[in-house]
Amino acid sequence: MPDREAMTHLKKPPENKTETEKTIIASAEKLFYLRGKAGTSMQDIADDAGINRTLLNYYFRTKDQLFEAVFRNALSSFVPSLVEVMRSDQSLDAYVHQLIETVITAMLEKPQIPSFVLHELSSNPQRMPQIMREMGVDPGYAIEKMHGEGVGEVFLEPRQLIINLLSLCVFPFAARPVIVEILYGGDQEAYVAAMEERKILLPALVGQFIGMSKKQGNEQQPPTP
Amino acid sequence: MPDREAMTHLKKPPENKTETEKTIIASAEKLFYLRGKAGTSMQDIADDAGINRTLLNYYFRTKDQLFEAVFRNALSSFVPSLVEVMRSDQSLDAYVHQLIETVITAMLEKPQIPSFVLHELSSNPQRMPQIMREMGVDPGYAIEKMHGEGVGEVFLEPRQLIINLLSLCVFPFAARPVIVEILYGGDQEAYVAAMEERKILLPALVGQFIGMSKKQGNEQQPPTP
DNA sequence: GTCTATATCCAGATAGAC
DNA sequence: GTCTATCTGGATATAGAC
Repeated sequence: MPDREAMTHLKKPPENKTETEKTIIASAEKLFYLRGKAGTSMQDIADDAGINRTLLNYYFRTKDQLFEAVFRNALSSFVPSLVEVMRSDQSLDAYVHQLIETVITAMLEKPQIPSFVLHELSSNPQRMPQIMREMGVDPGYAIEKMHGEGVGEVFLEPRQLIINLLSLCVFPFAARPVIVEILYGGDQEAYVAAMEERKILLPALVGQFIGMSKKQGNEQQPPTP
Repeated sequence: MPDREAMTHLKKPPENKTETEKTIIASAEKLFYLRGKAGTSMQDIADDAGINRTLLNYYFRTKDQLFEAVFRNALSSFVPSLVEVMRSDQSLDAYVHQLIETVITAMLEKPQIPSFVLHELSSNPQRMPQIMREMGVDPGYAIEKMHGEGVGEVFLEPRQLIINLLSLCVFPFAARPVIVEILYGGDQEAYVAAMEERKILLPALVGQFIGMSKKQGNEQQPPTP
């Protein structure tokens, strides 16, 4: 039984994965995303991957460790790019624009991630702080950047602005099955097209309610009276 | 073994529930909301309710039926009021305003419902159409009402408008643990206050990006100067 | 209605042969 | 690395006594 404990770290040193290992991860992702950790058995995953169940234990020792690998992987598929956007010192307009683009693009590739992550974090909120620290998320920076941006005549508190941004970007994916069914009559393609459209739609909306970045001293562009 | 099959219907004829039954439902809700159906065992529920495990089977026969009761109950705690708002023939402004108020108020009472419902529906999307029909949800009506509302220079497609509305109202609750932790440093009260604030914040925002109801020709009502 | 006892099954995990 | 066989625990569910 080889020593695989070294893989528990976040940094993936070389890409040491065997084919079997990748097959397992792929099936595990698919099923965990869909039914959650508790709703998926090791047998389910093995069957889906077409391999023997004990191989999962051979490669990942326990279900917990396999899940952890998938979960971390899910987060790292979009958190790092988010962090990068947050750290860049562009104007608020550019920032918002790029954040929307980044998030929607990431979600379109793996649309099941939002509801998966939200569910697993809701059942396990105490894990959040540590994970965020590991991923290098620093909300303070984004909050500072947005401090006191105007919204029409009112002023939008920075955290409310962030909540709005994330809501508009992420929720349509978290609620994908509902939206596809109710609003698009089950037409997946129409749904995807609508999400694509939001990449250009949202910056316009958000731009409107942050009052077109007064702070940056751009040309005043009032929300069309 | 008494005949309890009659309770499987949606209409709750009289309130026939015994005390034990209500205790069970309360614990089941708490745990299902938190950890989902697959993540909760009958034993967990019995322990939380402080009663014998076999009583759950006596009252609800199977875990599936107990879950179904909780799930339907969760939906009916906010869907009917939503349907009512949707069916009323008020102006678009009033409609939006009331929808926001209704949804946020409902969510504040049971903040775990969004992530619970989203997760259970994501694992079981094929159940959606039937449920929606049973609940009397008719998206066509809302879409029609919003047809082609202007958004500044652009025009906002009705479904996009609905998506935005729901995103802004529901997502902050679906992502509650994340938001509480990251944006409010774990301070639950601050979070709740922020959600309350959104009841008056959102109508202003949304009002702005639907161009203040051109169609209804109401008196212009700027968002509190 | 509520309990004890029990039946059945499946999950996760490991040992050991190949 | 991959398989078979096996252990252990926990889960749902029911029978039957009180």
